[in-house]
Amino acid sequence: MAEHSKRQEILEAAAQLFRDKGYSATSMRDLAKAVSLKASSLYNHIGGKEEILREICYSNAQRFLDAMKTIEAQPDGIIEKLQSLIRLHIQMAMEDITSVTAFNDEWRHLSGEHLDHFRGLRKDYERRFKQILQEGMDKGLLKPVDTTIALYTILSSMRWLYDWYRPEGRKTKEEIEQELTIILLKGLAV
Amino acid sequence: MAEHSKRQEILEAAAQLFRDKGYSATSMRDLAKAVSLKASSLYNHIGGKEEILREICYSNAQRFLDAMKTIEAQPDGIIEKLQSLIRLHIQMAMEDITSVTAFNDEWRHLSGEHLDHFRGLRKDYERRFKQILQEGMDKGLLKPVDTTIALYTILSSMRWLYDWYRPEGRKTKEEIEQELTIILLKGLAV
DNA sequence: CCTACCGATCGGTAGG
DNA sequence: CCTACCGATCGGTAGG
Repeated sequence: MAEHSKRQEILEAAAQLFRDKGYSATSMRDLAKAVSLKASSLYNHIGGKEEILREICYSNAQRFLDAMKTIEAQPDGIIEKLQSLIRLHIQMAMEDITSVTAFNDEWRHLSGEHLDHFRGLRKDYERRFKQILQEGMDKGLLKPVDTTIALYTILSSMRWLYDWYRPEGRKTKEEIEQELTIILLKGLAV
Repeated sequence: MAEHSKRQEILEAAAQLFRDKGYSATSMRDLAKAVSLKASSLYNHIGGKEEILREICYSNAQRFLDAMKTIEAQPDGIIEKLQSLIRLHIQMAMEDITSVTAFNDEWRHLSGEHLDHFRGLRKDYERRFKQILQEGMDKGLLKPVDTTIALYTILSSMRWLYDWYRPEGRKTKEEIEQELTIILLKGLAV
C-alpha cells in the first residue's frame, strides 16, 4: 500500500517532468529529486525509465478509450456524442494535463512492441471517433468532409490547452468548452 | 560558399532529426552521420548544438512573421486575409515540415535570452494574427468568440499535418486547404 | 533506501 | 577534416 502510493507518486512526478522538459531531457536523477529519493532508490518502485513512460501512455490511452466506449453506448444523437467527445478532450487536457502530452507527444519514445501496442490503442480510438463522424455525415447532420481531416482538426483543436490553459485564468472550463464547440460545429464565420 | 552550403546541409539534416526524434534525443554523432562527417568536424561549420536549434527556430519564426506582414499589407478583406493565413500554415506544414516543429515543439529547449527572443517573435506573430481576428469580429464578419481561443484553434488545426501528411497520399494540398477552410470558417455541422 | 560504482554516451576541444 | 580525448552525465546495478 505504501509501496503502491510511492509508485504512484513517482509516476505523477514523471508525467509532470515529461510534460515540462520532454522524456529525453528528463533524467532519472531529476525524477529522484522530485520525489525526494536517490536515483538508485527509484528502482525499488519502478522497472526503469521506459516502463514509466509506458505506463503513462497506456493508462491514458485506456482512459480515452474507456470514455469513448461509454459515449458510444449512450442513446444520444450523433451531434450530442460529438459534443461529449469534445468535452472529454477538454476535460482531460485541463484536469490531467499529462494525458494529452502522452497521447500527443511523448509516446514516440516508446520502443518496439510497446510502441506498437500504444499505436494500436490509439488507432482503435481514432477508428471509433471516425465512425461517429461518418455516421453524422451519412445522416446528413455533418458536412461531408474527409473524416481523417475532420478527426485531426478536432483532436488538434484541444491540443493547445495543455500548454496554455491555467485554471486561475479568466475563462472557465465551461466557457472554453462552449466556444470551442461553437467554432468546431458552427465555424468562425458569421 | 562550399562552407555555406555544408552549413546549410547540416541545418537541414538537424531539422529532420529534431522532427523525428526530438532535440534532446538527437546526438551530435547522429547528426554527423547524417551528413557524412565525424562529430568533431561539425564544429567547423556550426557553433554548437543549441546554435543549430536557435537558427532553425529563429529563421522559421521570421518566415511566418514576414508572410504575415505581406498578408497584412494586402488590400484584401478580413476573410480573405484569414484564408491566406490558413493557406500559409498549411503550406509551411507541407513544404517545410520542420517549420511547424520549430514553431510548436522544439523551441522550448532554447535557453535564456534565446528563449526570450524566440518567444518575442512568436508573440508578435500571434498579436498580429489576433488583430485580424478582432477586426473581423468588429466588422461583424466573424463570430464574437475569444480571440485567444480562436487563434489557437486555427493554429492547432494545422498542427497534425506535420506528422500525418504524406505528399504521395490521396489528398492534394488544395483539397486539404479547402476542407480545412470550410471546417474552420463554416463548421462541421450542416 | 543508501553509498558506491559500472560502462556507455553526451557535447565539445586540442592539435595537427 | 580527422584522431584522440576531455569531464560530465546518462540509465542502471551490486551489495548491504
